[in-house]
Amino acid sequence: MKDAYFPQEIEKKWQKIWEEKGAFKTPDTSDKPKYYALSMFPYPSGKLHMGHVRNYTITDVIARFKKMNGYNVLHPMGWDSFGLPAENAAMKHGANPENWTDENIAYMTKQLKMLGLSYDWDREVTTCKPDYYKWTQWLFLQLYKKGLAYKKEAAVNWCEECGTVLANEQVIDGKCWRCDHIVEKKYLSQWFLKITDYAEVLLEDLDKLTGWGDNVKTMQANWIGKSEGAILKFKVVENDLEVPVYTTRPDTVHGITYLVVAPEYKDIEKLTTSENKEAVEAYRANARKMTEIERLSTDRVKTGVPLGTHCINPFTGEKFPLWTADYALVEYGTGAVMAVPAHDTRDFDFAKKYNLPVKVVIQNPEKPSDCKTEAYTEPGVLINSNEFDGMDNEKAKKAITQKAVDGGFGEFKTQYRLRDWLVSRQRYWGAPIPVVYCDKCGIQPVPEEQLPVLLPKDVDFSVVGKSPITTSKTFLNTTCPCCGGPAKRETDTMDTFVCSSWYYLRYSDAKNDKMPFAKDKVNKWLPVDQYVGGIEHAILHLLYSRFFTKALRDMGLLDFDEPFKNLLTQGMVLKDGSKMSKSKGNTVDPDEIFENYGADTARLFILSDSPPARDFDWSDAGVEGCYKFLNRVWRLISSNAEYISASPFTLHSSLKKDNDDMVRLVHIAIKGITNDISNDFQFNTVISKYRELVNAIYDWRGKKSELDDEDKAVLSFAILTLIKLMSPVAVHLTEEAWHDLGGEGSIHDVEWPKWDENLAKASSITLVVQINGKVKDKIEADEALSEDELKALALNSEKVKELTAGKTIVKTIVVPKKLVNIVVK
RNA sequence: GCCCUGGUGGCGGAAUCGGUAGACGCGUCGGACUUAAAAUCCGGUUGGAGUUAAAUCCAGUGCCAGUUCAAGUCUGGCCCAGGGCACCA
Repeated sequence: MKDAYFPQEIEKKWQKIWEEKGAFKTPDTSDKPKYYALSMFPYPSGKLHMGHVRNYTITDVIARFKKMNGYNVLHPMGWDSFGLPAENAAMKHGANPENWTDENIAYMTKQLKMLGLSYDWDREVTTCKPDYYKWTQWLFLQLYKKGLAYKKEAAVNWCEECGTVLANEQVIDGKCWRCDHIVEKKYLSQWFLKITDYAEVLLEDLDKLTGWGDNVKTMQANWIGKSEGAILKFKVVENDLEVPVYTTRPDTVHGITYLVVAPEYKDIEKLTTSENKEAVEAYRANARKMTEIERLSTDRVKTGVPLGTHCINPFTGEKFPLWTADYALVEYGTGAVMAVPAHDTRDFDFAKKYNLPVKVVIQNPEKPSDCKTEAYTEPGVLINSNEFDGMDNEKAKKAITQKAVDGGFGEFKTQYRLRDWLVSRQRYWGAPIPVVYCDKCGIQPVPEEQLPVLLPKDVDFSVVGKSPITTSKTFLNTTCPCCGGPAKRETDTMDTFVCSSWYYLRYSDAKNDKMPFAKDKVNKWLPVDQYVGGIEHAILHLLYSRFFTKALRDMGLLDFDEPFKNLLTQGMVLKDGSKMSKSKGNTVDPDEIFENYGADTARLFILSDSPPARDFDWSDAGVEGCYKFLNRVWRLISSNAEYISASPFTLHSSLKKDNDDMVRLVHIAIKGITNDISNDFQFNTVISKYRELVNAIYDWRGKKSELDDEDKAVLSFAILTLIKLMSPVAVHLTEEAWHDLGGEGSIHDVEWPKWDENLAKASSITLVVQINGKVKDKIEADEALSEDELKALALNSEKVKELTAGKTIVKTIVVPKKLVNIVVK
């Protein structure tokens, strides 16, 4: 074994051998239980960044640990390779998105291999390849047949910078998720997936996801935004129309003093009197001009104009005016709101501004409020509400809605904030939506046997203001599958999030050319046992994937209802306190780390300083420290190589004291490391335990000038166990050491070490002696001592005698094997 | 405004059930080796008091109360930071 550690040499050597041997191929059939470890697949942007390194290292260590513990592990990788950056790069460099993407994939694949990741590359999926997107299209057609994909004209989010529409989930604070450009509303005919059909079950099943963090689950729950209330209908005085409103506060219905409809409300013109027409039109025109951000700003002063018409409150017979105001949103509920200024802060502000009456109908009997200065929104008891007076307001919600139901002017209603998922994009680099338009037959799905609908190659990427795909001369015109007449192809492509909503299923059967995946295989491997990725997908990808899984289950394509059993959302990689980014210039190139220190150092460091879920601050000194540690490990092994035997050996039951202590430390390390990995993947403490064990072996070894047979056996046991324990992290170093010491096969095929519970503790205990709860003494004691003996031992301590002299011992608490607390007065 | 997560030395962070607060590392200070440096090895490093040196004592896990023999850990009430949602009726 070489004296010095040359990571670059070792790493290249073993990567080549593993690849040639197919070391990480996963058989579909095995006696072992399955384990599916998955990282969120990357967008092939060009080069790996440290966030990727962190993500993939975490999953790789999990996969290797599970494999050593007897599982048949599926650990695949692929590419989320459709999307706008490829198209932008093509426009900028005159290249073509496909070549740009292929080159990036090739480079990043090389980097992933340099990191020593244990992927089964035979299962690689690339979403922009026809053998994959054929099935994305096929799944779209199945959704279409089920009525879950539909086209409709709607107010949609438009990003001028990206030249395409966006899903609600892709609008962050009124801006485009990708380019930060302000998002506008446009009326366009677009394709949607009916995720709202699954709103309730997507919400309910969050409870099943015990392996997910509460942060992600609440984010999803908030996004789905369930609320329970009622639809109440109000007759218009001036004509025979009715205005329905959605409310969660039917208990306040007797306090209505006006009613608001959104400026875009469908019947608004019919609800406007001729005298008010001009003012209303002006108000609506102004609302149209405002951006979403302006309109949704909560600190803006509320404005509105009266329509001139009135409604009747069926509960009181009172007549109240109709207004339009932009604080009512057309897309939520019915687009109309009953206003109760006394019990809603927004209505209150509005009523104060326009001098509308405030009528109190809920009161806290202990502290009645007259609602002169602010709305009372707390629970209470009804007043001024006829037969409901004195009723608790929660009870009244039901009772009043029931009265509306009985009277035919209302109903119970559950409302969700979640909207249908807009999936069409006016871009080239995506999976074409497989439909054609025929003048005679209308929208026609492309027959399944004609899939895939291939992306055309004859396109001009330099066009502005329209999708490059529309410049193709070969793509647009086709024949109608129904009548055989001339027809036009859909030129929109699918949101990349459609492609990524099912890729984890494809890994189970990546080469299937008859189906997206075989049912038995997908049922065998799924759900994913451990999914690892960034928190930024808490809503987008994770919600869409859950929806896809449920929809596919309802189509009978698979038999489980949640795709990801356990989810680990890893923190960001920071440098100097902020997220690594090109614009800030605080990035670290993984290639440089591989070159200067090797992949094992990179892997060790990225796991070492913070628990996986927390943000990780990159420091050059930290990398250096990890590199030094691996050198220290290497020296420990190489300088003792001549005494180490990889052949099986037995440790006698009665060892010399120092050898017994050493063996115990090894067992303690096995137990601690195993538990730390099993319990939430606390790799940072795993690594501190590697260091403790290495330090302990050095100490033990440093006290011996010559080694007898027993010493050699203990040394072999300690070193070989260390190598096994470190093998999931320092994958190359441990393989080289294992090989040099004469170990059989690959270190990555050996069994994970087991500990003996009797040995995984020190030979004696340290008895902590407290007086009134404060530590006063520590005594080495035999573990076998009884409670009484421990008590006697503590009371005999010189310190205790001194400190209790002249005082009364009130009582003594003994915690077996640990502690004695003496309470004195 | 509502929801989630977190708050421990100079820094990253440890601390199964309530039972030795600060593991391990970074940084730093001192020492060994060396002509010198690097590398390596050894030791100190929460604050304060104390001592020639020690021993030793006191305080201490965001703040204020509480439960307990015992609280970083449990309960109640706050404060701060990060993230999510938000004129959603």
